[in-house]
Amino acid sequence: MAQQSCPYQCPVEAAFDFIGGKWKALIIWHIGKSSRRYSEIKQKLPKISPHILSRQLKMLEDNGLILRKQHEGIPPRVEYTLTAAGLGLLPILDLTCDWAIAHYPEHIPKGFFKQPPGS
Amino acid sequence: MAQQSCPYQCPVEAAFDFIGGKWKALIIWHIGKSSRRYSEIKQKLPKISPHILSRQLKMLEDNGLILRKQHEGIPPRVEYTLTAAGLGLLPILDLTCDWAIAHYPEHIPKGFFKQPPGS
DNA sequence: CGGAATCCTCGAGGATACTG
DNA sequence: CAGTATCCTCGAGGATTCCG
Repeated sequence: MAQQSCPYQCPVEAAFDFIGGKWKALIIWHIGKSSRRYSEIKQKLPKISPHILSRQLKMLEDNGLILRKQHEGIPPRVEYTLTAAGLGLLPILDLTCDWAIAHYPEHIPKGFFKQPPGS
Repeated sequence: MAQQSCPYQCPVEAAFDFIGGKWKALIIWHIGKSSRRYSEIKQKLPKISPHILSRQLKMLEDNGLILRKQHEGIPPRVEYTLTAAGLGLLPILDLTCDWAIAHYPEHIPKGFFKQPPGS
């Protein structure tokens, strides 16, 4: 058998390896409980480049956080939804959102209103 | 007045800027509700280099997540504790830990037992 | 003991152009 | 529409040495 490849000392370390980085948590958050197309996610994250979004989605898929469903036809149509693991993250991201609002109000964009996760 | 420098579209983005990266969440987690010396944290994180630990602690202090208390004397003695913001993160990290254990049991080190946060 | 100073690696993230 | 293909930047993280 190959190595278990468990370089983590602590579950928190593993978790941040899966959802850390600049975009992954945001993508999970924006998919929420719904189904999102590539271009919908792109619109919500205007600053991400297509290449990076594509790569992040691939990583999330490989790590079992999202599902990619491709509908054949012209034009192409791809839908992303969260897996059970991804859905399990939503309450945590929700709390994280509350935490940031509570402790760093000056870093919250003006006029930001929190929508229930998975709107 | 200088720019507000609020480059975040969403509180989750801000939060991950503060606690993202390879070490910050782990450091918060290991300080917990107690007071930890530099060398205690270093022992819990054997793979971090002194320089990096120092820099991460500085960032956490600058972002208002931890407090640094220096006791003068020889030998030097520095204690780190969490601020209110840092403490507010503990329940979230606790849930994150549970989440990883639930969904990625194969990435959890054998024999890992979760201690109540802030042990 | 708890760092600081210096230098370096490496890969996440990005810009741009192109395509089935 | 939903990506690939190339090439590039830049800074987090690291190794090593030195210090009050």
